[in-house]
Amino acid sequence: MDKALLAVNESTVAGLGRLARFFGFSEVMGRLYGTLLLSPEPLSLDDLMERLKISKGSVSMNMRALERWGMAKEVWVRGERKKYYEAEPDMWQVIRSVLNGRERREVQTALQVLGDSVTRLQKAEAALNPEEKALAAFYLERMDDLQAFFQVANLALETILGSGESLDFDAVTKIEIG
Amino acid sequence: MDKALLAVNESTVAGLGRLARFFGFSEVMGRLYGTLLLSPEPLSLDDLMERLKISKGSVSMNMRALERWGMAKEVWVRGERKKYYEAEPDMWQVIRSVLNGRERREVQTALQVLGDSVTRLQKAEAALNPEEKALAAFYLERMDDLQAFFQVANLALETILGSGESLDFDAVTKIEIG
DNA sequence: ACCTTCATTCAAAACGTTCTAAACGAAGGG
DNA sequence: CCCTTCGTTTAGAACGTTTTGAATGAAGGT
Repeated sequence: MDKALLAVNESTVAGLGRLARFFGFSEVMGRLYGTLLLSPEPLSLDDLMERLKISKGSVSMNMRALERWGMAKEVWVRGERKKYYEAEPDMWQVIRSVLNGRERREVQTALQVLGDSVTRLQKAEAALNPEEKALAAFYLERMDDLQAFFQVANLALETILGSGESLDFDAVTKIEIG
Repeated sequence: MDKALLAVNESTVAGLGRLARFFGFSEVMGRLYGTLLLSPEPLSLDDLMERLKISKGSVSMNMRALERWGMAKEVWVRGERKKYYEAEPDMWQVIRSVLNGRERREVQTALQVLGDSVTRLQKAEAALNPEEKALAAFYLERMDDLQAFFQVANLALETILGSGESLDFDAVTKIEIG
């Protein structure tokens, strides 16, 4: 195959591997995704194993993970009985899927814990000596700050998750803060 | 000390440790940050070592990391010759600092690599056979998608980084996408 | 019904990361 | 000028994570 095509393929796969790490996934997941993204045809486990030079077991497990995160899906190829995969090409779809499955939960539980802490402090206040009261007040300030932070995060998440199919460039140039 | 205060402290420290992991930092960094955030007074390395039950070496290294990320700063306590630290309490300041130091670079290089790939493909196109030409065209589509994605990411980053001192809750309720 | 072809699972190994404890270095006080 | 008190650095240990290779399981074709 042409040298330029190979070079582009390699750097893209490497870059997506890097990006995957960055998002807390394994690098292999990113490389698998990249390989699929740059293939006009769906690829089998054996194809992927050969291209990335990794074991079949690893391909199998990482592809299942990619599937769970909505980054790739199985695809039926007529006449073949192997499993074939293709990448979800819509990046925003991928982002939404990941945010929905991870960040969302994370923010919700954080807000829950913070709310509980505030309640706890307020209930305990009466029984505290002056020094402790001062500390409790200080804690409450910090809890408020943290709550404000997570509420913003929550709002941003909801906004992205609630956005329709195409969150393309033109649409997002209209983001306003303040 | 009061039970409620201890419980709140513990769950907050644990939660921030969790959050730190989530953002790709070590859990200890998050716990150190949380401990400082919930202390009205600056704390010394020995204080932190004792409270978190970790070695002094670990405290030292992790505190330097926190400093580099702008999450904590050294503070002089008159009469003492120990080093004292306090947490940066403005969460948005912390976020900006981290985004500026990591995500920014990441997005820039990604855009750089993608641009190079596009150029490379365009230059090579003439020398390709029909089959390769089709693949090159396919690659160019994918590169465009990826570029669009990273350009949005870049814009979002610039918006956050460019926002003034206080990016508080009221201000951000005005985020609009689309 | 058997044989072949795949995919999945799992235990062991390889790997990277992070902690600790000890050695080292710096700095101030007596 | 030594002694004490801190902080940093580093080599080794402990830990968790990921990969592999082999065993297992499932499913189609003959």
